[in-house]
Amino acid sequence: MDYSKTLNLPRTDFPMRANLPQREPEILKFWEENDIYGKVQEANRGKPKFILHDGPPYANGHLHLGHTLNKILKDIIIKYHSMNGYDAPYVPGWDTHGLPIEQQAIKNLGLNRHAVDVVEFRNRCRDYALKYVNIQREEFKRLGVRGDWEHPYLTLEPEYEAIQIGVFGEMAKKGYIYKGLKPVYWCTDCETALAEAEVEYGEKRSPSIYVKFPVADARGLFEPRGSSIVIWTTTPWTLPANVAIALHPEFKYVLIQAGEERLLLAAELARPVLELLGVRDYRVVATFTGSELEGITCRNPLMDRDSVVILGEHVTLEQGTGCVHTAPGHGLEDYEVGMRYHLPVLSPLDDRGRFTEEGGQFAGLFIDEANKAVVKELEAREALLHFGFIKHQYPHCWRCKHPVIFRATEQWFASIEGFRQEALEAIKKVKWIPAWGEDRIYNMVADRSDWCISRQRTWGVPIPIFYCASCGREIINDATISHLQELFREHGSNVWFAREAGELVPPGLKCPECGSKEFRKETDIMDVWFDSGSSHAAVLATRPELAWPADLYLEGSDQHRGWFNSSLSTAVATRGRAPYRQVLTHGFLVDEEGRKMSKSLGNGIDPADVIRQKGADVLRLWVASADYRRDVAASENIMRQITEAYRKIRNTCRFLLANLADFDPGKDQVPGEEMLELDRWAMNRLQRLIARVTMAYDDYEFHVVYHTIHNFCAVDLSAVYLDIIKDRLYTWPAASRGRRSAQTVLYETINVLVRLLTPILAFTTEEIWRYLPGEGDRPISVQLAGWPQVKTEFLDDELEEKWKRILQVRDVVARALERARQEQDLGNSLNAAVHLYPDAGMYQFLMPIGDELATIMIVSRVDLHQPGEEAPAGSLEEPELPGLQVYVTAAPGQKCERCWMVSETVGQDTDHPTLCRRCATVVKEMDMNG
RNA sequence: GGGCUUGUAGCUCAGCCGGUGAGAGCGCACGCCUGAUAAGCGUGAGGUCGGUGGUUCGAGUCCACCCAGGCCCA
Repeated sequence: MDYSKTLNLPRTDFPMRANLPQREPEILKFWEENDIYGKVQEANRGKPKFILHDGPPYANGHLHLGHTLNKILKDIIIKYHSMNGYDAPYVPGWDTHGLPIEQQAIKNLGLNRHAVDVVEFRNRCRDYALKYVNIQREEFKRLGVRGDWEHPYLTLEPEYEAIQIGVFGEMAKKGYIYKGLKPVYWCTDCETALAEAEVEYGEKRSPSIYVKFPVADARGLFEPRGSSIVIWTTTPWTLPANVAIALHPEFKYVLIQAGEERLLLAAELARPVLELLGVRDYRVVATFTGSELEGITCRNPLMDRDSVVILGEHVTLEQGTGCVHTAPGHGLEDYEVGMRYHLPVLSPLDDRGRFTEEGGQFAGLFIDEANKAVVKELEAREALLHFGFIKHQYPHCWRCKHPVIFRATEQWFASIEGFRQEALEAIKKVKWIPAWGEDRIYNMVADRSDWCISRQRTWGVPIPIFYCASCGREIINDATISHLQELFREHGSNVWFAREAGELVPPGLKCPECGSKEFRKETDIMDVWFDSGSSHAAVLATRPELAWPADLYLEGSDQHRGWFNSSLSTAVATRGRAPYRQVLTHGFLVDEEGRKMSKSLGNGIDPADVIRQKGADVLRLWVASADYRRDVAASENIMRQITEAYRKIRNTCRFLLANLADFDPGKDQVPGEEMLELDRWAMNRLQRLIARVTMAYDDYEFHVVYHTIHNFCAVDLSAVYLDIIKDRLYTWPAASRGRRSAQTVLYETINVLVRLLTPILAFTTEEIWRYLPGEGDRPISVQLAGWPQVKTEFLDDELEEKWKRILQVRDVVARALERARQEQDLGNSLNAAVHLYPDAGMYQFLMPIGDELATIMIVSRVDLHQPGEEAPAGSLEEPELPGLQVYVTAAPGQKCERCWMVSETVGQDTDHPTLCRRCATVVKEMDMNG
């Protein structure tokens, strides 16, 4: 007879092979067709809100692994909260304006943007952005990210733009918006401002001159007459705009006596410079630190103007004299340092790079001409110490390839100074995770200069300011803003470009200065950081399902400078507080060596490849497995390891399902007090799992979730509990109390696991959900299931301790069995009898366990000897568990054909001569029951 | 160069306020099983806790410096 037919073997259709690349799209379709996002929102209506506000990715290109990390983390948080008591809507967004899209549109059009109609060009930009919104939307969905994908927020939407200019208007009203001068890259050939991304560095031959700035007032440190500070520059034409000389506060500077005159320059550079200048006889007459020299004034050798000595950390000793010619109108660093000293920003050039009247004697000259004229004039005034040429890297226009210049232009600024203290206070009220994020953004806000928000560009939200056509007065007020908001809502910001100023101003507008009714409009657009920085107002404050402020922002740590910062600025300026309660940051992607992912290193991982080969759930498990607060490593190897872990979890779940094939939870569940002790131990472990995992989710520590669950599956379940109860599940009568007791645990366990895993393994848990035993009164999706609660009645410290010790004994036995296998060809542990030689204490501990010991050790027999009995030679004793010696022999008797245990009772039953007594009884019962 | 930050076994992570010989899981090696089977079980080998110096009776855990990374600036 084939007794295996009398066993209750595992049975399930739940596939062992996940085949995620095929299965996931089907599940995706199920979610969409059944509007699971909508159903979850519906189900959670009225619960406390948990608002995670999505930082908008830039709508350009396909997703990379960084997007994947970010969006999956958000999805895990959203799904956890929506299962555990919150209404957690998720409205994804996109950043859709800005230069990169503009550049792509130009490229696609193959056109000069100045040659196309502005509105037409902007439409092309919009089309391009929307194309990538759609592409990325599908890619995000494929990751299993749940959200309101049909109604995302886009920074190009009319409603968004209308609110954004409202934010701008609000800030203007408070006096935070002002117009100032700032140097920008400028191409004199194209007559346009260039963004940083539009300049290319290439070699250029430039004049190299050393120039004396005669000291006017040495603040008593030395005799000014006959003394000069020596500067070096490669752009002579910027000297007319010089207003300062920058020294490094900590460098040593020397005053050199050379003949009649004295020259001041950095000590370390004195020798090479003087050699170059051909000065042979000299001596150092005084030494100063840079900071001692602050405030000394020189004369600009070309213009009737002082040049003051200032300090700057940007000064280096790599080239020049350590005394840096500073023209805030012609250099970014000069500008920054100039701001600190409130220096004037001079830039006496027109759009074509020709000196204006402000340029005095150089008026009318182009830059190259001015270079020569300046050198000549310096020579004439005996201020030129040396003249030569050098080749160096210099920025060039990406389109026309001409060298570009820095030119101060009129720009719009948001005054950070105006609300800096408020912003700093607001930062302190936010919970930053990790905590160091607070220092990071605090220092940035404390140090940052005013925010230049204007761009000389086309694809963006216009700066909504009018100018009086006759007196030039700037006009922005509640009336103009609300009128424009209406127009923007109706037509989008294109209206600004499509219409003349007169058609954009509110009816009856008059210049408050001169009463004129003729206007011009501003042509600059806003920095895209102002777009996304307004999202709290445009999205959180407008959508009924959301709330202001958000509970959480979650982005990479680069956004301390970016979105967290711009959002903070607009929110503090308009509402006096941060738009978020908590800010969580993740690190960046690196390879196994910790190096950043880059094309040149060739160490990148494409999420599309992982999805195609292994499935999105593997990607999701990878995200969960990493401590994302630091940099996150990804590699083929790591993905392979994650796949292994996935398989372990999947197979464990499969085994649970397979042993519940005949279990009806409505009828077969066994109450806790009637369970076997081992089963109560398993329930106890399960409750601890719930507690630990839930706490980890609350703390956003998903790697703890991952490790805890994986360990639970691998150790508590697979290696211990499930292995031990197989005999009971397979060989005991199907409906026996003992078997039902175990099945109750399995049922509880799979129900807990599937829920605990849902935020992470979105697809797999949905699949498991369909295989769960019981009637179909379940929600259609596991995402609608509630979070498992700890059943405190199963928490049992005593049991926990007791079994910890039992399992230690089990470990020692396993080692003894292993040794026996090696030495005696033992084979299956069921062939063994284990002899335990305990001391008195251990005997007291083990004795009550009785026959269960053999079950626990998965051997056919355990003989517990009396304390004091001497263990045979060769017994195993482990130092970690004193008081116990273990000896292994072959189990006496015959192998039962049914349960494979070796027993002396095999053969006693005449009807079933190949069975042990226990199995014979079971089989007879089955016969009786038909 | 500046602000912030990371560095524990091949991989992912634990190691609380400094205190017996540094842990887990996976992977790997070897073995068992063939009634979770493209599964399951067991045993074992792997770490100068980035480096150096210091504080301390005692440091992976505190301090200094250095090295190698990362983000943001310059």
